[in-house]
Amino acid sequence: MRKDRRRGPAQAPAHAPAGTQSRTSGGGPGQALLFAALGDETRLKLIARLARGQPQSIVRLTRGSLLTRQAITKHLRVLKRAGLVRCVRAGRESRFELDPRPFKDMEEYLSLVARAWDEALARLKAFVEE
Amino acid sequence: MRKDRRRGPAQAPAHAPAGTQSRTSGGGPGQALLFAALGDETRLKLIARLARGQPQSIVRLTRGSLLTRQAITKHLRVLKRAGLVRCVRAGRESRFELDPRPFKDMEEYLSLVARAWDEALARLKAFVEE
DNA sequence: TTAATATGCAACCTGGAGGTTGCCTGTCAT
DNA sequence: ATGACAGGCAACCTCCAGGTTGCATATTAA
Repeated sequence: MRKDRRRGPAQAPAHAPAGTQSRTSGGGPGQALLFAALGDETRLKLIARLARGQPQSIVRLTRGSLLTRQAITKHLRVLKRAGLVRCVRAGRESRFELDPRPFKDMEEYLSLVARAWDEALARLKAFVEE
Repeated sequence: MRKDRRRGPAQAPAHAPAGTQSRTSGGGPGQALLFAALGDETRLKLIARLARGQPQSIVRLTRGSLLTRQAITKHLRVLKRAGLVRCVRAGRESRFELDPRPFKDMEEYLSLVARAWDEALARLKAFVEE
């Protein structure tokens, strides 16, 4: 019978009312992809490993991982599609290296959320006290 | 035939060699859960909405969302299990409010990764130049 | 007391994420 | 030229994240 569901004004905004979406840096839809890419243990370990500096080949990254080379490959692909990682072929092997920029974006995003919260809290407090 | 797979020293560390794991704040395994919780558009929107301050009830959060109340409920549950959100019952409705702490944790984690990268880069550069 | 509201719970469906295996193609070293 | 090594592709499998519907249960307002 579909009792629940939306009941607000017509639908969702759907046309982005200019300024509502608090997009960090053109991010918005992309942010979820970024966070999702980090939402996996294996991928986090890969990131940690790549953060140590030297660009690493796939087999290298596979070593000590319990998983198959192909599994690691897929994870790397996810990281690449999210832009967290770059890849350059060198002869027969393709080396992956980390791209620090999206990390700063995420940092900024998180900071914005936290700040919004703090401000809202302060606003509320002020409103109550006076 | 299983040609690939691990070949490194026995297995993965498996006993945490004390100091290798760069855990931000006891995080390590939990971090993935946190990021995963933010790795979904719907959840990000919920977070954005909750960051505006007032604790909101489920139906309230459902309004204007295209999705069903139960869907939203599940998302909220995910956010709660990740610790990004708290919930308190008030009469017949249960209000959700954001918990800023894990956000700062993630921020710190990201900052660590970025810093590690920068340092590694600097180290490499110094090594090359001199 | 009764109807409307706000949730909770459970069963069910579906697509895609995470893994694996097998096979094929470039590259490097002999 | 011929293996060994590093990767890419594709088919396939399993499981669970997202969603839905239906029904049951508190709480509130009349």
